[in-house]
Amino acid sequence: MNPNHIRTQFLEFFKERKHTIVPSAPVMPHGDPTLLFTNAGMNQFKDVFLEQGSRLYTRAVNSQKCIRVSGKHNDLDEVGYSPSHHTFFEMLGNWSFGDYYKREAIQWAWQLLTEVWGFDRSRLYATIFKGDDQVDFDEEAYKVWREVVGLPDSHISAHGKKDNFWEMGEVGPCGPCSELHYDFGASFCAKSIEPGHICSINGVCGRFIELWNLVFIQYRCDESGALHPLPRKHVDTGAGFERLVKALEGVRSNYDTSLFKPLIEAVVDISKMHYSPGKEGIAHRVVADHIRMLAFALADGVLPSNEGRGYVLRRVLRRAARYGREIGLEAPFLSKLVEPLISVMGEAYVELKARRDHIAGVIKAEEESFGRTLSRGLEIFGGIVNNLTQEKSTVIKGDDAFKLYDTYGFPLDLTELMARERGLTVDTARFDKLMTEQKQRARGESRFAAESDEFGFGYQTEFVGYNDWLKPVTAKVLAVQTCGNKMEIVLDRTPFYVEAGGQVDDRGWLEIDNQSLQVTALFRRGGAVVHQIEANEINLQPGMEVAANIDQDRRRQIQYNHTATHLLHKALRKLIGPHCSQAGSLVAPDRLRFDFTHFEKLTDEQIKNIEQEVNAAIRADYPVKWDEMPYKHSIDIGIVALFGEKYGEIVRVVQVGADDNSYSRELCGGCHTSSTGRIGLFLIVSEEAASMGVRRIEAVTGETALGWTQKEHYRLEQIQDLIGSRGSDVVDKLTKTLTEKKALEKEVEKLLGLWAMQTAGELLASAVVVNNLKVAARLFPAMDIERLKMVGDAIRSKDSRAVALLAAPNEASAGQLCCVVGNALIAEGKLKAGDLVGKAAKLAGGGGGGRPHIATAGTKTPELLPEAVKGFAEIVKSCLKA
RNA sequence: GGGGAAUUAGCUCAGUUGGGAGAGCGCCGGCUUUGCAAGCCGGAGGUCACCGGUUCGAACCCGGUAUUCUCCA
Repeated sequence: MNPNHIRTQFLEFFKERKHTIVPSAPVMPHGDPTLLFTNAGMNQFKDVFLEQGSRLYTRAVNSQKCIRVSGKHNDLDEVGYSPSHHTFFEMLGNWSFGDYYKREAIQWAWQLLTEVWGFDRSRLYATIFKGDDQVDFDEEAYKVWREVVGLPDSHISAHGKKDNFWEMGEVGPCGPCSELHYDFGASFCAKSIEPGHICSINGVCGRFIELWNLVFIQYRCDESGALHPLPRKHVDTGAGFERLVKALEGVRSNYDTSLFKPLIEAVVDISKMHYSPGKEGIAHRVVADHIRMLAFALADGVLPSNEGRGYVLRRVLRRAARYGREIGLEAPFLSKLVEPLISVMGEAYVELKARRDHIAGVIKAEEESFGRTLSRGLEIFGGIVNNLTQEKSTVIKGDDAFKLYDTYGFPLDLTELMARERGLTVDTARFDKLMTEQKQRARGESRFAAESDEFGFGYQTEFVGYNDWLKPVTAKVLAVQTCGNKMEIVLDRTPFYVEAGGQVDDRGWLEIDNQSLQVTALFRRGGAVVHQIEANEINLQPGMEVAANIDQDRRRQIQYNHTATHLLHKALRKLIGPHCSQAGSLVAPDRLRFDFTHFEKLTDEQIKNIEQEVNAAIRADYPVKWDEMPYKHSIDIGIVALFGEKYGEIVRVVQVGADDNSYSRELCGGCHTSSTGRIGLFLIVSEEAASMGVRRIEAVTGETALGWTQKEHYRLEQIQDLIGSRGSDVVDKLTKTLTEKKALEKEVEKLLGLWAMQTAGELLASAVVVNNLKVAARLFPAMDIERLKMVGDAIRSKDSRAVALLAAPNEASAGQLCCVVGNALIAEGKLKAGDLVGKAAKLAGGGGGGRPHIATAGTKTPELLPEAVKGFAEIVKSCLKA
């Protein structure tokens, strides 16, 4: 059975029952810092269950892309070994928000399974909540199973909180749940050889598998653990798609389904290694699983990085690469699996198709980077082994193994493998201890950061700043909180924009009681906006009125930059290509920054063309307007949504240009100017790589752009004046000047060389002969230490039995000395320039040292330099005696 | 958020108590050689990531910043 067909059947079944088909939220959740990845179908409806948000519909159905690799649900180590754990999976769900309840939910699930998909009724089992001291036995669900569905008692079982009670967290919505289990048959039991084993529902032998979980949300749990009935009851259901396909196709493992088979076959094809469902196939399965997670995460805009989501992505990629090595895949190979994946999933998830080049490109680059990490690790491993052979030890220290892992990312299992190949062992006990310490450190240090503020949640603030920002806005205080010398205020309406979509916060002030108070920070808490001010004994109570004003000039600049960002986005897609999609954006008053997916550096020509395109759109003076419309409608009329961005049902569309022939249309919640002409001027000031496969453009507009060109022009004039090229070509003139400078420097070097040779000759001629060697010393007029060294080198090259001290004051009020010793004298071992210069410098009140053949020293009392020169011969003599 | 590292020529990197900025590869030129990833000689190419401090003197020591790698959360 085609998985795409199964998915469609699910969605259509509930659509026929008045459910709205909701697209999957991206795997990268927005606005939920507690979550690295979307890990359950309910994530995108969380606000509804928390009574903080609402939807236009009360019935929904979706297939949600989920990733589980970290946090509470960490199955990463199971993947490949177990037939059913995945880093990426799809969760089918139907939802009731205060609409239908247990009866319909149970009935429909049963109908779909038995009537549409033809599951054998005799192999389906239901579980219900058996009740405890707080909550009663779920009589209601039992009755539906027993009387409406007609399931015999032998197929209904009651279980405790662990299996049949669902909670969002310690505090919050919760309720009993009822599950549907499927009997795969006795042959699926993995424990049949164990004496006395009986297969059971919720058992671990693999025979009975939960197919569908129906959650009935009817309580709210408060801080004390007490449950309160909810005014609106909800239904939240979840059916793991991969399992369902497995059951429908009647195969033993998720990897045998048509969701994974093409991927496994592709791995076989690339590696030329046969696949086996047993141990030998672990690597195939790991690779087939991980490529799904990688591709979907990349498609939704996650990028490899060294922290957060990006780091998880990187780790999964490396795990895949490592298992690939076990079946002989060393060169970058993962990117070759992107196309096979698209042929399985591309139909249901068009983002894979749309960003196929980006996905494959980033994967390939990351694999190459991992290759570099490994080879660096190999080098360091080699060094460690060398030391061991010298120490005649056969145990690699835990500290070394840990450093390899912790600092250089070299996996422990690889260290162990390579150690075994060389007859060595690894002190893993010590490694584990260091690892535990590292974990404790990280946990201990992060405790303080976890503090979160709940103030503001539950209130609603209307944002009126799209239109009402040129005059004070009268607003009612909904809530006030004092913390230290600051006050936090929630208003019912506000002109203040809180950072979102890259556009930064507004600044401004609140007028309270005839005082103007600067707003120092803004926070979004659910649907509320919290305004923070410096409080000085203000009497402020809920219900009072204040006037809110934003800094208009600053906002105006922000609006120019935001509209210009849209023009830039449009210009990129038009001139560079439709693959340029937004990967990040900053809209500040003084500049804008735009990240977009593109693989190579833009040429100067391309940048020039983009600037021209944007400025042409500015001069065209297009009107800018915005409208609200249902999300679906916006997609129907062809407005580009950003992948990886989550939108509500009602979206704002910002349009540049007239209705019948618009220049650009984007989904955007930000603030814009009323016509493009006001932007005035647009200039790109830099273009650089932001990360792998992503370029970053920074640009300025309006006054800032004008100031920028004026400054640049002024600087050019300064340069022209400096090099005397007003009216002629600066570049020609400068090129000529630099060439001349180079020639002159060469000439000076040559002359200095001659001078050094000549000076060296004079010094040697006037040298004192002591014990068959020549001693020379001289005080030079002020000069650079480099020149003293030149003379020293000349002496060494002329006479290998000479020793000399050269001293000179420099421009600063200091002096320096240089001592050289000829090679023959060094060979005899009696004289070292480092020692000599130290003693000589001491006479001049300084210190120094260096190598045997040449050494330097300095002093802060240059007037004593003559003493050092005078005493040098004596120093040499005393050194010879020693 | 917390640890550990790295940053030196176009590339890969060395530079050991602080005392002359180097190697290999690549590039340019010459010679040699009837071909191949050949040989010899010569040359260009550096704000030692950035900012501050200690010192007579810093690629090196100390503090800070940026970027990258890496582990933990």
